[in-house]
Amino acid sequence: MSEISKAYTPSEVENKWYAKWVAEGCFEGRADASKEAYSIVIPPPNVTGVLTMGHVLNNTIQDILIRRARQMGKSAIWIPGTDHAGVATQTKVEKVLRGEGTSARKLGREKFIERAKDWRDKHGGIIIEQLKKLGASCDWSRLVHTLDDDYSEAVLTAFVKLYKQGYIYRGKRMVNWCPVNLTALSDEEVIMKREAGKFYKMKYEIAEEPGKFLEICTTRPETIMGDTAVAVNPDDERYAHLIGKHCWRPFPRAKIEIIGDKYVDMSFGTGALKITPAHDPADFEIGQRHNLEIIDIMNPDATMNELAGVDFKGLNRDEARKLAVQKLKELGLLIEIQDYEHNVGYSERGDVPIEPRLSDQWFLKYPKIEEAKKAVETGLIKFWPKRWEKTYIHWLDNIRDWCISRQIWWGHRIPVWYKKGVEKIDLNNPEHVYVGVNPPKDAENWVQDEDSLDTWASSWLWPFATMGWPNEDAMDKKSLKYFYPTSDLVTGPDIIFFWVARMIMAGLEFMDGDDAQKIPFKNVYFTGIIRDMQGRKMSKSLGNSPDPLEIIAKYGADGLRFGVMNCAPQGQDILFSEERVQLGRNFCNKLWNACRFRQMSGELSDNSSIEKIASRIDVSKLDADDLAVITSAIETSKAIDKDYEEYQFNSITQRLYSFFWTDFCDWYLEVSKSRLSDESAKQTVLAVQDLCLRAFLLMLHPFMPFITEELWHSMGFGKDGDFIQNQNPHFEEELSRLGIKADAAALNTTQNLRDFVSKARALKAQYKLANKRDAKFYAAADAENAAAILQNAEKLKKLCGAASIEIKENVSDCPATLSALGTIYLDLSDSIDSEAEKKRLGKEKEKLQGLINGTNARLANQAFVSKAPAKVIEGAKAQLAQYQAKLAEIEKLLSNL
RNA sequence: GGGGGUAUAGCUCAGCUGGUUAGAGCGCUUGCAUCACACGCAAGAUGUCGUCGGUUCGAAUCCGACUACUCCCACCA
Repeated sequence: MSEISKAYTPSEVENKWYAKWVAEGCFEGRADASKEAYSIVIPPPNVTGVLTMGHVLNNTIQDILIRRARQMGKSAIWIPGTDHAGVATQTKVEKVLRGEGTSARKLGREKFIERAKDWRDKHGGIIIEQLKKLGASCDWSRLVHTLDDDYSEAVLTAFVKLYKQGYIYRGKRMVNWCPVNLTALSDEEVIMKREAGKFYKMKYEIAEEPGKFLEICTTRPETIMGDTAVAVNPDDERYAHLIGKHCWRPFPRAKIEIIGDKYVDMSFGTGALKITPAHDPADFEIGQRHNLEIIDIMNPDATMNELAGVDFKGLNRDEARKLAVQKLKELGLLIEIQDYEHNVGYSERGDVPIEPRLSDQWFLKYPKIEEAKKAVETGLIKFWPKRWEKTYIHWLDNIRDWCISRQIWWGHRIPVWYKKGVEKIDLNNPEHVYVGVNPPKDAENWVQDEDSLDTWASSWLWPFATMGWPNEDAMDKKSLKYFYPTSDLVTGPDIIFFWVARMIMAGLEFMDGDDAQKIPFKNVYFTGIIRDMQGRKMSKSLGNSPDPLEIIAKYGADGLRFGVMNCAPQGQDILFSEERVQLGRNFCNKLWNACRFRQMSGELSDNSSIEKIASRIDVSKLDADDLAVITSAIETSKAIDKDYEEYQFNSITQRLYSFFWTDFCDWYLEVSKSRLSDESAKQTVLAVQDLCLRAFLLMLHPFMPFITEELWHSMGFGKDGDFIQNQNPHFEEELSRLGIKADAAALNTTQNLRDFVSKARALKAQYKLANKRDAKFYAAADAENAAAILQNAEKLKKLCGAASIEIKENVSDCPATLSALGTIYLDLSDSIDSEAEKKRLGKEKEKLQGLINGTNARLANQAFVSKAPAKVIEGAKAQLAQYQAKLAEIEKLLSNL
């Protein structure tokens, strides 16, 4: 056992224990049939990312759950890993290459991937080290990366299986195209932004009726060059006669048909819609219905191509829009421009408006949609908070095929090969197409598809691909049967579609057994989003995103963890500031000093078990305060059990805080001070302190793993070579067996003593005597209360700063106050300020009178008396009697003045 | 357009299934270097519980409407 320094310095302690935990294999999960399995897979962070406050919240919760599971005797594993973050990483590496005056294209695919791997290996893995700083107790021996060979095998296997079953197909479709990253995106990767734009009203001349015009509205005049029709609603009396006729597209000047289509909303705009099948999803569909020509006027980077005409060629979308408007003006075709707010889809990564684009892509028709809905609806998978179920179901109800191909190189290359030399590839002809996890045997005769898979099309397999799937040996070695399905998933609701829903479908599709065995997890805890104190999302550009590592350096990981958890109610966004962490840091310090105080109060004896500690207790020496603090610890333990079941983490921190700070330190340790000088009680008191500290360290451990481990050992609770993480946090049963039980009466007595002390101190403060250590008090109390006062006289005197507390009736000329143990009088040698005293007591009297009136009114209310439960009525009556007694006392005091 | 969420002390939030005087942390006021802790101790001040209705003997709590902020989903050009 070591000397404890005055202020807690986290960094040494944290580094020391983390290294030890890892060295001793504390975090390694092993299949153990005699134990209940508990498993979590980490939401894999971007391999080249750095730790954000979001990660801190997320991973602290996971660490709390996994540590608690270990304490509860489960065989627990937390599987860590990272994902390759296709588009994000590709973009970063390309930027580096540009700096070197080269490009991905110039390097070619092979060399580019080499460079990307180098870059990943150099900059990757930082976040893993940062998670360790936070205390994350992942099984690092099982670190997984989505581009690992065996993980890649899982990804390709899934692709092949789905392809063979017809879930995956290739097709030319309208997709979301990112003109910056030059790749297709899924619908989920498009962020809709409200944007102030313009609504342009223009007119096209009707070819068959020269001089007559059709008015059309658009937000995108730069697509005029791709128009191949104008549509009106066939029921629209204004325009029905025009259907089948033509109008003049102004540039490049051409005759285009006026068609009728029910899609057109007669009440919107002018009721006439220009149709650009190549650049708008709705227009594309209309085009399909009417066999319209498709004119793609843009290059992949969304600049105009030659089909847009010589004036436009090479212009970007903004420039093209300006030019188009100018041309309309010159031609006298522009009627007006209105301000218009509308939604524009942005590329998540590129942060530019996406361009609807027709291209050949791979799509996945989701498997097991109905089963995925059912799993959540029937409670096989539980969402916390429950309300996210609605969002989940709604998405599944409206699900559309997933565009899984990306035109980038960093990722899993699509495992499809096309026969060389075939002029027109028929996707249904096995002579033309090969799909397999491994390349075809005569690879030289085939050419592999250039695209790679969406990163989410690899991470949706995470819960089982991290456990060896699809390789039987690996699955055995990694104990998939034992650890799958995982127990809890902790993630942000922002990836409920990207990840959570898809994992559920993947589990149901690829795993064996009944649905309860196939689902990837049993509970999903959705965290809130961490924001700054103004409620803004944390972002690099705002500079409002604190660096968790700096915070850890300043306050310690335990402080950060506690601070974050303390302000993270279930499912609510979190407004974070450093002050939160100060609370946690201060709490560490308080705990540290309480243990220090314990060590200074007396030699530590054998603390190695509850039984050993309890054996030092002389039951006859236990007083109300001892029993009360033990009772409070037991109640706290029971309450947090329930909180864990409901994932109420902030409630747990609040209970722990209030038990330790208020009940244990502010009261029990203070009370102990006077009893420690009583040799006959000393050993008992110290043993009770040890019991409480032991229980508290155990309860706190999942939230503050480092300091609790340190103190667990320095207080002698643990032996060398064992760890607090394996100690059961429950102590009430064993205590009960040893004859120490929760005691409600003791709790009540202590409440009264606390009230007495607080009131006595207030009385002193009123007379500016807060520092007087030898005040004289009198107490007027009934027999029972008088006995309590006398019994606890020593500690009351110490805590009140009193030389004496005498039981005395009918005291006059003394300022007085009411307490739970009767009236307290402060003996003033100086004459008292009777005016001030009258005023003070008068105020109190008024308050009491108000309460009495209120209670009287209630009791006089026939409806109340006849309808309220008897218990409530009795309570009100007892309350009234108390108020009245107090009032009488006050009146007596007033008349004595 | 559809669906969530939030509104309680100066600030950030607890307050679950309705029942004594609505709580915590920070901040504020006053006092304190008392031998665990000033990252501390003690005593205090501060609330039309968003607005309006309803249910009830009784509402911060349940129901409805409204207002404000906020998030998600949705191809009206």
